[in-house]
Amino acid sequence: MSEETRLRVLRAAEELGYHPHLLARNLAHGRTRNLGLITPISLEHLFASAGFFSQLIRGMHRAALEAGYNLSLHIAESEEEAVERIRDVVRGRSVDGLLITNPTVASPYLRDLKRHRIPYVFIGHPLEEAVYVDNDNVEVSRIGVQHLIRCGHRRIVFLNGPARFTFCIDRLRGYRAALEEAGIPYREELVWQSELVESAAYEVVYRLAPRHEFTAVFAGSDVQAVGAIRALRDRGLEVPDDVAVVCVNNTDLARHFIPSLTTVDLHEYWLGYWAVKRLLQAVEGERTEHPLLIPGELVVRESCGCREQRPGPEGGGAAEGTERPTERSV
Amino acid sequence: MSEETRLRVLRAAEELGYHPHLLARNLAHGRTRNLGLITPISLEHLFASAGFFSQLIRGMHRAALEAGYNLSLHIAESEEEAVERIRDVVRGRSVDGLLITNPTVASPYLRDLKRHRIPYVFIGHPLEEAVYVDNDNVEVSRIGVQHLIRCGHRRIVFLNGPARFTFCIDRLRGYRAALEEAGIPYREELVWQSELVESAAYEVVYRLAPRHEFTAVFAGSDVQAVGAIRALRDRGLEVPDDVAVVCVNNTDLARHFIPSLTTVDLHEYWLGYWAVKRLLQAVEGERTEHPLLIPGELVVRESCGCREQRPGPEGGGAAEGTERPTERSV
DNA sequence: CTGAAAGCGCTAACAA
DNA sequence: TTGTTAGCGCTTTCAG
Repeated sequence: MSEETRLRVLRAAEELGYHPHLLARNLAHGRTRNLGLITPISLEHLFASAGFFSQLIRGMHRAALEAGYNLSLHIAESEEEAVERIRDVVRGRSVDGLLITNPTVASPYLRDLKRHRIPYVFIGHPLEEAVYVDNDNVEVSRIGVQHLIRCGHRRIVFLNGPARFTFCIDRLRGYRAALEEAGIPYREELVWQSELVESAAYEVVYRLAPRHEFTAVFAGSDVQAVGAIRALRDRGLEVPDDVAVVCVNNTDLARHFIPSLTTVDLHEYWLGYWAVKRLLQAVEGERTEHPLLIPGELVVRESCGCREQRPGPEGGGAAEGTERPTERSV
Repeated sequence: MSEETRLRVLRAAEELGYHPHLLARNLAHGRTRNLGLITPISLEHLFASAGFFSQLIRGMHRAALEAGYNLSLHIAESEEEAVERIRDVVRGRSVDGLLITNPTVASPYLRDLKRHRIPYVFIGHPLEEAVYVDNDNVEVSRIGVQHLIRCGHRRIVFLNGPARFTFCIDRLRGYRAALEEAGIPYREELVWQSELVESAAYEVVYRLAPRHEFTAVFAGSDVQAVGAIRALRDRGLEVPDDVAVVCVNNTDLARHFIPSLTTVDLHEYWLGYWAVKRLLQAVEGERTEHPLLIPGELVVRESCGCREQRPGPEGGGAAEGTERPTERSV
């Protein structure tokens, strides 16, 4: 066919206002060009931070768009509901692949998933073998703890989340690794644990703080850090003067809290982006290799005490660590 | 057809593992059972708060699910991109209706929308006439300012957002209404304006605070409140002792900041829920009347100074105003 | 290279 | 009631 006729046809189509009907095309092709996102946990608790979700979804959407796919939302408030959502969606064949966040030890949907041989990828890693993309959580806490060690701390409390989350298990490994590298003995009594809400963190720290000697706290999330800081204060310990604090999750709260929090940014955008890329690999045999583990990045602010404090917005030197480098290539 | 045969058929279908193919069904029906969400602004700035989005989307998803619809995401980082997203989606006929957030004065997609006569509803209200669901923003600021007045304040600064957002225009009306009701004269010099980020709020307040007399600030968002509080502090004014602060947006930041912030909760969940309900009205002629304006709700914490402070998590009396009443009926 | 026809899996309209 | 058939709007295959 000549180039000229091609263009003439295209122009005619344009004039007549013709546009292909995607549903019909997809039916003929036997695919939907839809990717489903399943969240088997209430969104507020999704990775312990509301902001996490919007970034994650943004990255996912970008990758999907690049490949001409749509992202459809299937929010469940529990794993049981997730089982239903997944069942509906695979039965109706309304998606070509599934993205599933927050896998747990239980992951009751895994059976259905394997039986129906629909492509899927987890965000976070389950215990059972499965395709996943995750933060490099070992690295994440290693980075945070290393920073505290460089600031001169040797007695560092780790305020971790519950061990039922696989990422908390990984984080503990990173904590130990950092200590070991610095030749600091690991002390079990300095590893504390709380649920991922402020009040729980407050209580644990308020109770345990007087019983131990320590000069720094590494907290598993921003809200836990805030709970810890409040508890320390109520025990007469100021942050960062008496105790240094570093945490995970670079959120609005971390940025704006007083003192502003030194955090490890999780780069949720890229977590979502690569999760979709990887799913697409399975869906249409894309051949490129994609990262599985997204590195974290330290953002130094006031709570670790290694930066001089100046007055101004964000309590000091707004320039650095203010902009989220969420879209930098990893 | 007898009930018995009906059941036998159903059982047979079950045994053979038959499930209807949604794509085919929808093609035959000439509809998609898909609702598209368009966000013509970067998600971080969506209504000036990251948490806003997850709640909004959760409400939307719930309403869609109840009606057997899917929610598909179309994130744009600008209005120009939104135009593209919308064009693609209506041309491919891949959604039955559209939800569009953050309409502005420009709203360049309105033309296409009207031409293609696809059902749509805005979240927030544009200037041009259009179907929308919105927060009752006049009420929202009236509630906040009223609270300050009840606390005994009469010289109340309003730190508003930019007037290019329609909600900021509404908020100003509520501010004036509250003053008027209390017989307090309106003073233009007490209405300040900043972009919806902390640094901008800081600068405005730092600059204007020494030039005026006031005992309270009503801020248009949580981050603006934080910027204001920091600026006041750098001017030697403590919150809530010297200046009381109330703001809009009941976020993690508002909850956990020190002092914790008295806010007006926007009930984003219901905003999303009713937006979808209303869209479905247009899509399939549902007949019930749905609310158009979602009321806000005051959550009293420390920053307004009318509550005694106690030590503990969240800086005092965690019980009240801690749980988000997001799913209460409106 | 072009045109006709079959089929994707369902719905709806029409005979039987 | 039941069975048959013609679409829905596209892709793909197979003759012409």
